[in-house]
Amino acid sequence: MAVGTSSDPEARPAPAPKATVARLALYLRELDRLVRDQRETVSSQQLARALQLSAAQVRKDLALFGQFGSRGRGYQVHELRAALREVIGTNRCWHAALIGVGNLGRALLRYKGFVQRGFEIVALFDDAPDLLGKRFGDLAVLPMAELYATVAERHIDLAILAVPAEAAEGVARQVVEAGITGILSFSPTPLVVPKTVSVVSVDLALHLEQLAFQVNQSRT
Amino acid sequence: MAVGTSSDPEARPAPAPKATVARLALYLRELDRLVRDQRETVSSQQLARALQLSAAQVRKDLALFGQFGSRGRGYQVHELRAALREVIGTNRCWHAALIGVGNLGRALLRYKGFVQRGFEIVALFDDAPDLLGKRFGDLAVLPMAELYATVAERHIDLAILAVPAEAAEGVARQVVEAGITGILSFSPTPLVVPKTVSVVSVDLALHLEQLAFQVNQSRT
DNA sequence: TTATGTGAAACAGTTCACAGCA
DNA sequence: TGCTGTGAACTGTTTCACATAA
Repeated sequence: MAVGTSSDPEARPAPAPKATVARLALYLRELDRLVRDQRETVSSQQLARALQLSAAQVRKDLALFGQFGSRGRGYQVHELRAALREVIGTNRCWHAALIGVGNLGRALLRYKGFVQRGFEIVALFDDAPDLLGKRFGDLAVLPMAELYATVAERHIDLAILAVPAEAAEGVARQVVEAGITGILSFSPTPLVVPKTVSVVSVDLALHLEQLAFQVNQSRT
Repeated sequence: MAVGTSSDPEARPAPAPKATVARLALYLRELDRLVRDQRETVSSQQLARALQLSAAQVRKDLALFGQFGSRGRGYQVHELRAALREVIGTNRCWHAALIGVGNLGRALLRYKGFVQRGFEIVALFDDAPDLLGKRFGDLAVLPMAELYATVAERHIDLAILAVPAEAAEGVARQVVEAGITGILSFSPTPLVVPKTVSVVSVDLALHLEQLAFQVNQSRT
C-alpha cells in the first residue's frame, strides 16, 4: 500500500517531494529577510515573486506541512518562520565537525553564515602533520583517530567534508562509523553511504560547468 | 507551436530538460576519472552505478546530444568525453572575474579544481580600501569601477560573486552592465538579472539546512 | 473582498521494454 | 549475444481554477 494514501491512523504522512524539500530552506531564508524588514504578513504571491516561483507552488509546498495561512490575509511572518524552522529542524542548534582544514576548510570555518542560521563548527579534524594540534580560534585540529570519541563528547550531528577527492571515500566511511548521519561534502566524488545517512554534495567546479553550459546554450 | 515538436527544418533542437543539464557535468566528471584509470569503454550501466542513477536515464540523457554509443559495446570513453566537453563548452578555457576577495573569495582563488577543469580566474575586484591594489599570486585587486574595461581586456566570460548579501544585488547589476553573461553567486540572495544572463547560486548555509531537514526526517 | 487550500488537469521527467545494430 | 537508442507507460511535479474561510 502506498504510504500517504492510507487511512490507517498509524500511517506516516507522505514524505515531502524532493522538489519541495529543495525549496524549504529558500522559504526560510526569505522569511528571515521579512522579519528583518519588520513585515508582519506575507502572501504566497509575494513569496513567489521574491523567490521566482509561482504562487500556487508556494501554497502547495507550505500546505504539505500544515495550515499556516489565513484566507484573505496571507501568512503571519513570525508564525510561518517558526513553523518552518521546526520542520527543517533549525529551531535548535546543530553541531558540525569540519574535516579537512585546508584553504576551503579555513574559509568555511570563518564563514559567519553558518552560526547565523544555527550551525556551529565544534571540532576540526585533519591528519596533515603540519596542521595537527594547530589552533584556529577556539579549536585545535585533532587527528581523525579521535573522531569517534569527539562525536559523543561534543554532540556532533553533522560532518562538513573539505578534503581532497582521493581522501573523501575513506573519510566518509570513518564519519559514518563514528555515528554521524549527515554529511555536507565539497569533494568531487559521489559518496557511498548507508541509506540511514544523508549526503548533500557541493562540487564547486561542477557548478561552474553547469553555468558554462547555460551560457553556451544561450549563445546559440 | 511547441519548440522541438516541430518538423520545421529550421527549428532548434528542444532545449535539454533542466534535470539533464544538472547531470551533464556529473557525466563529464566520471569520464575524467575513467580516462585517468585508462578505461577504453564504458556502458550506460557502469556510468549509472558510479553516479547512482539508472542506466536508462544515462542513455536518454546522452542521446539528447547525439549518438555516442555503439550497440553491444558501450561508449568510447575518450570520444564521449570529447563530445560532452563540446556540449558543455569546456573544450576551451573560460575566464572568470572573482568579485569579493574575503575569506571565501581567497579560498576560491587558491582552489585547484577550477583550473583543472578549464576555468581560470583572471581578475580580482573588491572595493574594500585595505584590499585595493593588494596582490594575490599574479593578480592585483582592482576597484569595481574598472570592471567594464577589464572584461574586454582580459576576455572575461564569467563572474564569481563572493560578496556579502547586501552587496550582491548591486554588484550583479554592474556585472551585467559590463557584458558578462554568466554568474556563479555565493550570496544568500536571489539575483534579478535579464533573461540573457545565467545565474548559478550556491548558498552554503542553505545546503546545510537541506541536510539538517533530511537528517531530521530520517530520525522520525 | 482577498488570498488560502486543494482536487483535477496538464506537463515534465523517469522507467520500462524491446527493436535494431555491432 | 550485449548494449544502445527510443517509443510507450508510468510517476512525480506544476499549474489551473475554484470552493472556502477570514
